[in-house]
Amino acid sequence: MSKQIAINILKQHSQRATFRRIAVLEFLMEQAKAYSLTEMERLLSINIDRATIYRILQIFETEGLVIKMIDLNGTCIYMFNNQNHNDSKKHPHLRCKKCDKIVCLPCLPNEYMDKLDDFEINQIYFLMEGTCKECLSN
Amino acid sequence: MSKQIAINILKQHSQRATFRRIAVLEFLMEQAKAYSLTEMERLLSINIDRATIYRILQIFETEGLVIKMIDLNGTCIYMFNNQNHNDSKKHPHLRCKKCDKIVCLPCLPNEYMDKLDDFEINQIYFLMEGTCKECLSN
DNA sequence: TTAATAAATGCAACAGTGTTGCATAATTAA
DNA sequence: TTAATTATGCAACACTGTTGCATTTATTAA
Repeated sequence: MSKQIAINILKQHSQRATFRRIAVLEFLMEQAKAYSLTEMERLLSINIDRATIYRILQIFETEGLVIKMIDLNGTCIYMFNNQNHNDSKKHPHLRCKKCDKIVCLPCLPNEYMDKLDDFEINQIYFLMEGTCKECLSN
Repeated sequence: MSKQIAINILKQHSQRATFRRIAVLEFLMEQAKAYSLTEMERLLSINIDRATIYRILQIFETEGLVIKMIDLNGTCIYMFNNQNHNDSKKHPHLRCKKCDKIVCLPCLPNEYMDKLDDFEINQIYFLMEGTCKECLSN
């Protein structure tokens, strides 16, 4: 049961397992998609305020539970950071504009890393948006 | 004289060379940096409204004179698209958070392009933010 | 050069997202 | 169960993007 998994994750991170935090975490764990505050407020089946989602996601981001990205409209979107997702090595993402699905791309080759050494990088952000195969065929 | 160059560019693109358009284009041509609407409103030495800059940049983007990106705050930033800048082949950019300087990175390797074929990409957006060598040494 | 036409601009207003303070509700610890 | 702590909802605000409309500016025709 994914609800119990969500509770355990919160406990492991020394965070209170409240009704709303469980709901948000469970929602994001369900699929490899990224959502904005507004989308979550609409899609979550519980009553929850935008400010609450905002603060919950801030905590989740600090704890490394979610990855925050910015879509091409400039809106913040959040994705669950599961074990398969290689967060330690930064990499680009593809996002389907229709179904919100996120696909990870390989890490960057060395010719990039050399250039990056010139910078003191504090944030790397790569996002491509398009339409995925499944959505194209529908 | 860069003002005359700006006028010529506007004429080549069949756009009216108004006082404000010349100023905006000249400003962006001066350096390889990217600015937001608000920054331009502040930094331009002329009186100009945010809405006007907004509409001017819309035209410039359509004409391929500027490249629009989104910084890590979700704010749109605009950079002059000069001849050296290989716009036909999409590539990532590095931006210095202190001096706003933009550095182009190489085009993406084939292993990326293969994955991209699965998507019908309508927008590619890569941006990294950090601090450049010069700013680090100051 | 001037008048008529077309387009650009400023102002004001609004929408959407991010963000915060504060009173209240929920959770935890004693 | 009660006291202390924390989470939440509500309201408000800041900032950016965006648009309508009246006015100014630039272009075209005479």
